[in-house]
Amino acid sequence: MVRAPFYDKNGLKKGAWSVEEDNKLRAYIQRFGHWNWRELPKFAGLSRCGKSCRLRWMNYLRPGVKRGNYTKEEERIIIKLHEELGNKWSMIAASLTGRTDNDIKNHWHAHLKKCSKNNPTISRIKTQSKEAYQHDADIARKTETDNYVSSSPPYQVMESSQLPLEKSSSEFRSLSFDNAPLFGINWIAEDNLTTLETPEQSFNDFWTEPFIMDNTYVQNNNLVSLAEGGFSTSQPWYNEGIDSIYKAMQEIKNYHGINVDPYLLN
DNA sequence: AAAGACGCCAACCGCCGGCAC
DNA sequence: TGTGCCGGCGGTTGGCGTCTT
Repeated sequence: MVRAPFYDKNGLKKGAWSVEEDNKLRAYIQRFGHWNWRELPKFAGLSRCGKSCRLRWMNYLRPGVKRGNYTKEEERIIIKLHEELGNKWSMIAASLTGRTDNDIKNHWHAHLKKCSKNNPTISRIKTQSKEAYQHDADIARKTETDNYVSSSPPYQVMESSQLPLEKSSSEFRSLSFDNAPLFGINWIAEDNLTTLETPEQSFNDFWTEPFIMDNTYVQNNNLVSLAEGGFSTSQPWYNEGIDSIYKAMQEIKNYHGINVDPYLLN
């Protein structure tokens, strides 16, 4: 289904992502946010380019991402918006909660494109879409003042269970590298980055348990390293921005009274 | 049962716009 | 104003799974 993993001439890994890589990326972004995609893989302990990390996060690991199982309503919206916008997949995705541009693009080429030419059902959907659009717009206007979600585009397909995720996502996005490791960040319980719970469980815990400092993150009274192997001063990227990490760890130590792994601070 | 064709989708690639300097 | 960096976008590809012959 996906490209076999391989390393390019720069030593960067390409192709399919392993579970271990997913866990490293997820764990890092959950803690520190994506402050700089280009630098992120170095600090997360990944041999990937920043673009690859960003794509993996946005299309697969990001909280609230839905994949497959398109509803008729979603397909109707995609068809309608494609009529209006063309191949503006990101704009179409913005109107469908939890759907990514890549996923919508794939779904269009795999299912809707050909169906829109031949399938009478889709044709019927098309003819209905004008009425439905008007109906949706009316509903959107009606509920616009009720809650923040209704400020989304009129095509929004709502799932109540996702609302907190969406809100949290925007909040989460605002985290910066400078403040994230310090105060008010969620610290997910993790005994081992490579043996995380399922993404769903992980994200549910993450987003529904705000502002919890979980001490299981601290093992043997020491902070575990970010990724397996942790930071090493021998690594060539160590000095690039490591001051920020050093300061952050010092803050953690001072504020929480945690002994930070000397391996990290030496 | 085997082989070729096709479908599907995760991931890559190149380009573009915004921004800082 | 020019240049470089970065994030984001859309087109394309690789390859596994399924279908067809």
